[in-house]
Amino acid sequence: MAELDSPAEAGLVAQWRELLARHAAAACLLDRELGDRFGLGMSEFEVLERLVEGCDAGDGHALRVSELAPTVHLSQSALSRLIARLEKAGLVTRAMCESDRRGIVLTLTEAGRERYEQARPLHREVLELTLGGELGNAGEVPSA
Amino acid sequence: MAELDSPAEAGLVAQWRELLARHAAAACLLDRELGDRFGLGMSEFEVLERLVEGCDAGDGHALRVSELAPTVHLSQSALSRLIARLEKAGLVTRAMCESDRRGIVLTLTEAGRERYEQARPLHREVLELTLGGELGNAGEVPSA
DNA sequence: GGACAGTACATGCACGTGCATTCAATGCAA
DNA sequence: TTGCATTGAATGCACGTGCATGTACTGTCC
Repeated sequence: MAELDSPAEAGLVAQWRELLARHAAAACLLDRELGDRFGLGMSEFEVLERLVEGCDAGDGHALRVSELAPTVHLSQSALSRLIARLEKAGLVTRAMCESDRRGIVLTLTEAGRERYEQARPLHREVLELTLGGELGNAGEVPSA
Repeated sequence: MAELDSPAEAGLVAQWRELLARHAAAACLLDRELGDRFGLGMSEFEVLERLVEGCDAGDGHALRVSELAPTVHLSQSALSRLIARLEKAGLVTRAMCESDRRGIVLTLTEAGRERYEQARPLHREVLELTLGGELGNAGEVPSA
C-alpha cells in the first residue's frame, strides 16, 4: 500500500535532507554565537551585511527597505520588526525616503558598521566550520 | 578600514547564501502547501516520514522519541510539543516504553499513515519545484 | 538499602515569525 | 480637482521555537 519513491524522488529527498542538516547546523550555531557575543541574530547580521555592501557600492547610498526585502528571506513584517530592533540598538537609522514618502531609507550608523566588522570573522568561522566539508557531503568542491 | 573576504571566505558566503535561498524557498512553500491542504507543518511531515520508515523497517517497531530527536533538526522541547500536536490530531500514539519507563515510544496510527501517504506527493512535488535546478545553481546534477 | 549524578521527556516563559489588517502616500483616471 | 486601486511599511494576533527548569526514572557508588 505504501508506494515507493522513484529514484529521482529519492534523490530529491536525499538532497533535501542534506540541505536541512546543513542549514540547521549553520543557522543554529550562527544564531547562538552571534547572539552570545554580539547580540545579533543570524538575520540581523545578514541585514547589516547587505547595508554594508549597499553603502560600499555608492558610498553614502542608503538602502530602501523594499530593496532589502527580496535579499533576506523574511516576511515583510518580520523585516520591519528586525529593522526596528536594529534601530533601537543604534545600529541603523530609519529615515523617510524623499522621492517616495511611503518608503523608508536605512543608513548604517558607525556603531552598526563596527558591530558588523567585529562579528564578521565569527560569522565566517562558523560557515567554515559547518559548510566546510563534513556531514558526508560527497563531491563538494570547497573552492568552486 | 573594511577588510575584504579572502576568496575562500567569499566562496563560503556564496555557498551559504544559495543554501539560505533554497532552504527558504522550499521550507516556505512546504509549510504553506502542507499546512493548507493537510494541516501539517514541514517538521510534522518530517516526523511522520521517520515514523513510517521506522515502522516499515521492523513492522510493528515503534520509535522512541530519543531516537527520533537526532534526525529532525528541532530542540527537544519543540519535538515534544510537535509530538503532542500529532497525538492530539490522532496521527500518532504516545506510550510508555517498557524497558525504560522514562522513555516514550511513538506509534503511527492508521490516520497518521494515511495522512502521510496523502501528503507525500505534494511534498515531493514541492521539492522538485524548489530544488529541481533553478535559482542559478550551476553544476547541479539532478540525478546525482 | 540510601544518596546522587545522569537521562528522558514535559512545561513556563520570552521571543521571533507569518498572516491579516491598517494607515499613509502614490499614480491614474474621470 | 475628486475618487479609487496600488504600493510601502507598521501593527495586532496566534503560533512554533529555544532556553531554562521541573519531574520522573535509571544506573552507580557507598
